[in-house]
This record gives sequence, structure tokens and C-alpha cells, in this order.
Amino acid sequence: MPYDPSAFPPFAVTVDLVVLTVRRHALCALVVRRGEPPYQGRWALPGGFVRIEEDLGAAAARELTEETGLRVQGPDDLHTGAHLEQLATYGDPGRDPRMRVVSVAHLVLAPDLPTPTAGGDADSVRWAPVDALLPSGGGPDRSGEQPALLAFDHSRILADGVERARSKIEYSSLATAFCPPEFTVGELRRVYEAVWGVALDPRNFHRKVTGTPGFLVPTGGTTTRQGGRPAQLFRAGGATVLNPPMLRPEV
Amino acid sequence: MPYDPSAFPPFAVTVDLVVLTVRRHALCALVVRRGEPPYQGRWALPGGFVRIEEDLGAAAARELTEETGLRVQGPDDLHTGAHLEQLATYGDPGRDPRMRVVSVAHLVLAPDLPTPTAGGDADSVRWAPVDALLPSGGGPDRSGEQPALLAFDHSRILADGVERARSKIEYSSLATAFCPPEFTVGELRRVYEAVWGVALDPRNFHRKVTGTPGFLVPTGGTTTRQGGRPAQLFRAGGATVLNPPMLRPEV
DNA sequence: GCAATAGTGTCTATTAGACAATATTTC
DNA sequence: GAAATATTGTCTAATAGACACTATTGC
Repeated sequence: MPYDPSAFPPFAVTVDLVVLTVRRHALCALVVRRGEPPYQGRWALPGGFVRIEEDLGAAAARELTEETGLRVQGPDDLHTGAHLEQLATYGDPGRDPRMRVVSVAHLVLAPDLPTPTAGGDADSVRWAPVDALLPSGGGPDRSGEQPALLAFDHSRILADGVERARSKIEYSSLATAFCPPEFTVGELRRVYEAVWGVALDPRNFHRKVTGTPGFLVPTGGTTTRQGGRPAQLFRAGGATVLNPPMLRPEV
Repeated sequence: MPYDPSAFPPFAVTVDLVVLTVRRHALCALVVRRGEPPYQGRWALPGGFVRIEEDLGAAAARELTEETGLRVQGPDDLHTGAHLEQLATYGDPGRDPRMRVVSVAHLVLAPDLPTPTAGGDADSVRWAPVDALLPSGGGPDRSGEQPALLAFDHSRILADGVERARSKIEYSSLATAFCPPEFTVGELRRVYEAVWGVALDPRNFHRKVTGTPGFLVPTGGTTTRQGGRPAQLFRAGGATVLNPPMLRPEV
């Protein structure tokens, strides 16, 4: 059947953002409170419409800046800003009760930030531990407080984003996107521990990351911000894929 | 800014398919010839509009069946049919000169098939080696024949699909999706060799795949369809992730 | 000194990869 | 027998993980 440009089903296209960071040893996601129906008062992922002349990635970067003030890592400033990549697209016909919306979800990995501003409305945006947002993540010792699920299909989108982050830090250097421009091996290890939810041997971890070519570059400085013996400071090296990969302790 | 259902930018949403198979030791993709402008006469990936009440995955499965007669693997028939997964979404404002089209690309891995039918028009659909379709894949000994690039941004979509397939057979059992329901270790090895474009040691490969739990299940039968000593027949085991992974020989 | 974190060294069980050797078919 | 493929076995270098030990700070 030849396709007719004048008669195609109209869709709305949005971007939704899974923005992850590590705060106080916990993997956290950015959520905003919905001010109107449907799902009024519920938490949701930040996002919005793609403009008619705007690329998908540009729309995601724009929404990110609007909601958090955070900038996306450009080709120049390789060691500041957040990492952004496309995650997946969600287009179930019933996912939005008002109309047919196809949402192109994006994943953002950001260093720990001061509490976001959300265009001035500080009460309607917050960092929430993903364990508290996802049904299965509660664990046995979590005191039963199961908050309302995220609006729409955002729980599933968040779960997909978290799983992507967990698997991607295995074989890429993306864990450094959670760190400030300069960081110690211990800080990087705590990122892995928070994202994977496991404890790692500090000694083997140190040997492993410093021995992986291109992963870390020493800056010469040291810091004692974690207490104890001063630690060398590093920045992210040029490598994007890690060979050998970091191995997640077996399940 | 609250979002107004009555005023959103209208988009067309399509699905495009990267359908891969292995034929005569080569990784091949399904392409169709365009019968109308733009890019009239050029080869393109199969695809079409998502219907207004249709899920994205369902649209992809429908297009696949329409173009090839191939069925997608359901939850029941785990060892027949093709594997389908979402690949990525392409929405550059200029990617289609006629209008704003967002395409949700899907990846299909299929066993070797009789030449597809394309709704009866056998001249406008074919399997083409991906090396011949992708600019960089030509290699030094290919006799200079560089066919016209695929229409739209389909070269990039195809390249992304091929890369996804190459990396995914490392840590998942998806290589079996390229095989018939029963296959030998040698046939599976030739799939890996074709997809990665490398030669693998048959002896180490055999030990590796038969030793990975859940990857292969012997059916009891044997075959000599490859010549030589009869080989055991296997079907895909229940495992979806491979532990340990198959390692692509280093680059 | 004690507690905390950083960093190095060593041992062992496992594994990837090279490759010899044997098995079973077709011609 | 020759050629082809399948399958098992063996050896070696590299590696992951466990863990002892030392180093350097703040209290």
C-alpha cells in the first residue's frame, strides 16, 4: 500500500526523562508532582512535548535544563555536564487516557546536585531513591511504606532506565557520569555499590579500575574529603568502552 | 507549563524494520525497493505507519508478516518464529522531506528463509549482505561496487541494528534466533562467524557453548547435513542471558 | 593509640585460547 | 585412503576474587 502523506494517523510525541544520580549512597531518580489530571498529585517522570522542528535528543536536553538547570555533556566539555542517551519508546494506545501519545524516553546520568529548581517550584520536584519508587525494590527490611506508583507507565520506564544504567556501567565508563569532574577511586566505588546495590571489595576494585586502560586519568591532586589517608584524584579518561569490563558480582 | 491535549504538534509515527538473517555465511538484511518518491527506485528498510489503536510492537509484527510472511516468536512457541525487539527511535526533523515522521525502529532476527514474498511482488524485496549495504563494511577486497545508500536515514538505522545484533549475541542466547528449531553446534558457530565477521576455533567454541548452562538442549537426533561426522542436534535452552558470555575475539 | 580510608602484594581456583588427537561420516 | 566435520583432551597464560599487610590521615 503506497503511503499517503495527507492521511496519516496523528500522534502526540513526548520525551520523558529518567534522570539518575547517586545521593547519600542511594541511587535516586528525579520525579515531579503532577499538578493536574490525570494522576493529579502523583509523582511522575519529568518530560514534555517535542516541538515540531526539534530533534528528539534536543527536546530531551531542553526538558532537562528546564526542569533541573542541568546541562548535557557536549563534545567540548567532556568532563562536565550530564550524560544523555535515548532509552526506549513507549506507545501503548492506552498509556495516556486523553489521547494517543508516543513517548521517547531518555536516560540521564548526573553527578549529585543541589536540589533541583523545577522552574522555581521547589515543592513539586525532588530526588527519590529508586528503591522507594519501584515495587520490587522495597526489599524485606524496608518498613512496608509503599508509596503510590508513578503516574502513567512511568514505573516501567524508570525500571527500564535503572536496568540500563546497571548494565551499562559494567562495560562502559559511564559510572564516571555520576561523579564530579574530579573524584577518588573510593567515590567511584561507592557509585558502583549504590547503582548495583552490592558491596565491593575496595582493594580489588582499586586494582581493577586503575588497571583498565583509558578509564581513569590521575590529576595529580589528592583529597581527604572522605576521611582517612589522602586519596588520589582522577578524572574520566577517554575510553568509553571498558576492556576488561567491570563485573557485577553474581546474582 | 501545563499540557493542553487540544494543542499538540502532530507527528506521523512509523515503524521501520531491520530484519537480519544469515545466508551462505553472510549476515543479510531485508530491503525493499521504493516505488515512489522520495528516493524512488532506491532500496529501503521495510516499514509503515503505526495504526491509531495499535501498539508499537504489534505494528512491527504486522509489518513483518505483511512483508515476509514471517511470524514473530510468541510466548508459547518458543523455538519457532523470529525474535523481535525495539531498536531505537529516529526523529530528526529533516529525515523525511514530506513531513515530520518519527520512526520507531525494530530489530528482527530470523532463521534463513526462502526468498520473501512482499505481498506478491518478488522483484521489489530481497536479502542483501549488510557488507554491501553499509559504507564502511565494504572492505578492501570487495570489488569497488558501492551500491547507492539506503533511502532516508536507513543506513544509520541498519548500522545500529547490526551493531545491536553483534553485541547482543555476546551475552544473550539470541544467536539461536538465526537458526532453525534444531541445529548443530557447527551451524551455531557459523552464525557467530557470519555476524561478527571473524573465524572462531571450532573446538573451543564447542566446549564453550555446550558448557554454558541453559544455552543448548540436546534433542537426541543427529544430522550429517554439513558433511563429515554426524553432529548432535540441539534446540535453544531456556536461558536468555549467557553466563559466562561468548567473547568476541578482540578487535 | 584508635578508627577510618587508601593502596600494594600474594595466593588460588577458574578460565580463555592454542592446539594435539580421535571419531565418524562421504567420496 | 583422503577430505571433511565433530568432539574430547591437554597445556599455559591470564584473570577474578579472597584476604594479609602497609600507608597516611583525623581524633
